[in-house]
Amino acid sequence: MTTTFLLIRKPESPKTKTKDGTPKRQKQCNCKHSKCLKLYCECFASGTYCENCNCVNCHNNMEHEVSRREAVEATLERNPNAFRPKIAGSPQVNRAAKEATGDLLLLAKHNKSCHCKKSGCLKKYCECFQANILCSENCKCIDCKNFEGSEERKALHGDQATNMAYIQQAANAAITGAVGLSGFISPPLSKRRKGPDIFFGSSSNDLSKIAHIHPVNTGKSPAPSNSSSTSVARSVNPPVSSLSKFTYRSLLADIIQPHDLKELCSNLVVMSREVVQTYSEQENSSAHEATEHKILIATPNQNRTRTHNEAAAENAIINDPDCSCPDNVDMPDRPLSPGTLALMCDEQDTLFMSNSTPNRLTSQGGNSGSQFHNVDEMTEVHAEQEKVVLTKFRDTLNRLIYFGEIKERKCLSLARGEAGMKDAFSNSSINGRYATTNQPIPIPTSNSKNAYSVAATRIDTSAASTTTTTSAAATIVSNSIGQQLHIPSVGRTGNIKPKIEQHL
DNA sequence: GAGTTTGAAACT
DNA sequence: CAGTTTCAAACTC
Repeated sequence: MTTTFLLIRKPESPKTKTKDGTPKRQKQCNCKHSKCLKLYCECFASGTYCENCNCVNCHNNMEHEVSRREAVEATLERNPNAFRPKIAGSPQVNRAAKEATGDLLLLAKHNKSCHCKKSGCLKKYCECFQANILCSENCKCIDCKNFEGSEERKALHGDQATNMAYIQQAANAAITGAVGLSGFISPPLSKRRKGPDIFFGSSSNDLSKIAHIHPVNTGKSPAPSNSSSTSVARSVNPPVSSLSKFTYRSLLADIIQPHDLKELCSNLVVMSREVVQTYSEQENSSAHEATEHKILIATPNQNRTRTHNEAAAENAIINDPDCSCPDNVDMPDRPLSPGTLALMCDEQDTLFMSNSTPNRLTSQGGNSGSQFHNVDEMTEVHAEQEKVVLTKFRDTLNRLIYFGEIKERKCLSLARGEAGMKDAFSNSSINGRYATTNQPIPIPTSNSKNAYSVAATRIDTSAASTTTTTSAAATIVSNSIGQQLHIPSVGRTGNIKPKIEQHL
């Protein structure tokens, strides 16, 4: 079973802080009858062991790993997505802080939906409300008041909170890394709000569009002026009108196109093959010399061109907590169970193994047969392949993060009405921005983390900066990925090269 | 802190 | 898939 087991940090509640404000680890569950082995249990649902909880007869711990594992499998059997975050793109951390400031996150996507009947979706019984998001057309709630324009919701949060929500969302979108290919798909056109496109990708600079980000009245409830009819008990969610809710789009949604991903994958495969090719040629050369000397011993490890610095760099990557876990902001504080970790790794294993097994190395490398004579050589090639692919993939991700941040800035500047920044980012195209603005734009270079500190923090760039310098294979492929993704490559001088093609 | 309400999860 | 039961969190007093 290769089920991916995505884990989320348990939603924090005010209980996560003690009275004196000292951060407390996490909320403890109080389960009594479920043995903490059902989704009723927040700990179990979040994929973490119970720790310092107040539960009774708890089996969600290492001592009961077997039964726990069975429970996980049973749960996944019922619902393969049971352990996936219910709220995509919604940072469930620091809720208390967000509540304090009222900056709700309204645009994140609820992977499921709520079915509230009595709470009006304005109490924490409602999963949407608890996650700081608006109810969606997927919800089956009755008498929902958790929609944009709701007087009741405004009474709770105030209008200012609504505006702040978008600012926060703009900032959050890049940080959460919600690359919009899977989770944040725009609703079908038939359900979409009519009118000019908003926020991303619009050519308009009119700041008034900020006010349209959340169209008033989503159809879930009549406008306040029609409040007389709201007293009539509504059935399940009325059909969403054309003025449906704004649906979150990733800041990167327009940067990454599906074919870009295909091309990226293709290029990674090509790179991988070229590594094999390079080593094969080296091997042939060595073998030829060996033949001349009538030595039929396979080339030893000394033939490896890998330098000490390369190894150190690799270790740095491996050991770098930020690098090894770029999404650690969403990882539970608690130790993950072996089963959980295993499930998390299944997908990765599958991906890597499918493309990097020795058999594939030889069969796909264009040099079938026995160009590698011993296990050490295979290991070297394997490692080199992995290094090249991961390095380039990391570079690509860094660029994506960087451009997400640029977009984020644009959104923030629009939200704040900063005329200067608005002019700087008047063109929705990233390329256009570079071409038209005189504003200093932080340029990411391999040695300047501060230019895009978030990206550098999440994916270490310095560690790998030495990895491509001595690797022939890496050199071969060093030019391909950024162009394939249509992301301006960044030169050593810090200048951003013109983009070949744009998709905005 | 006890009791009630609520809605998700589990079950039928 | 709909209805019912179980469960634990949220809420009220």
